[in-house]
Amino acid sequence: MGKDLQRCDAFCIHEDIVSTARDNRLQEDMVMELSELFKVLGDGTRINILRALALNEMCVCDIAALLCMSQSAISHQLRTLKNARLVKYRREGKVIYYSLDDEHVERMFNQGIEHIKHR
Amino acid sequence: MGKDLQRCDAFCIHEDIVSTARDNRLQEDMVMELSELFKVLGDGTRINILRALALNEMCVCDIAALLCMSQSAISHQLRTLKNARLVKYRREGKVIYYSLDDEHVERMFNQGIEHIKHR
DNA sequence: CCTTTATATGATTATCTGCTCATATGTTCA
DNA sequence: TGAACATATGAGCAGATAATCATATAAAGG
Repeated sequence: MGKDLQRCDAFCIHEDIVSTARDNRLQEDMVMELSELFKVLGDGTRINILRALALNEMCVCDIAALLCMSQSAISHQLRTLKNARLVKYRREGKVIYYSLDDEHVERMFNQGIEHIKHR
Repeated sequence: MGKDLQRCDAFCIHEDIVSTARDNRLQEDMVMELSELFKVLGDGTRINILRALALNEMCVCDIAALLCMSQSAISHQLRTLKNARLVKYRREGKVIYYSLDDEHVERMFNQGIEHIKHR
């Protein structure tokens, strides 16, 4: 209770299972935020960026050079990562250095790699 | 060495940083698989399904009833989850029961939730 | 067999995403 | 100030994605 998750009249076989599942659903906004987070991680370019930043802070043009991509493309992706609070930055003159903003990213990567190897 | 990651002639500022980042890049197919995995997790419907299956195995129409969605939509999503080896199934007569196929999913969820709360 | 029930699948469509291109912003230095 | 440089941003487009709808498969029971 407390969560105002709507019921619906669809047919189901196991009332009890559905009922306990309903009582244990994540709050909708948490589901939203989780899916947003994983969506951000679900892109090869952003994975490469995060992996690189896990080693060293880097400026935009270095990342572009590393990944053989345009400055603009990298900048757009960094904004996405910044909005998801996965990276932070500091300015030093003309150059802006990006780095990881979170200790959980690497753990999620490792879990992901474990999952892949497990198959 | 060993990895045939192409170089490119783009300008960069810090040769050494780029060089070490290049030496430590994930293999391309690992990046692909990782991004595929996170992409699958990056959808609210699939998150809800996985969360529900973390409690009990469930049949398709129960999941549809729980999430107030069409049987077809759930079935499509379950195929996606199955292809990513995140769920498995067993048949019992006409009914097909789905369950989690992996112990890493819940850990990734927890890391994700930690990240969100951390902000 | 034929019907019913549970699930899967293919085609379609509206929305979202990630890049490119052009341009804007902001900093340094002459 | 103005040129050069590093980065950010907006518009636009091609490809991906998640739902719907109609239909197919597959098991159970009469």
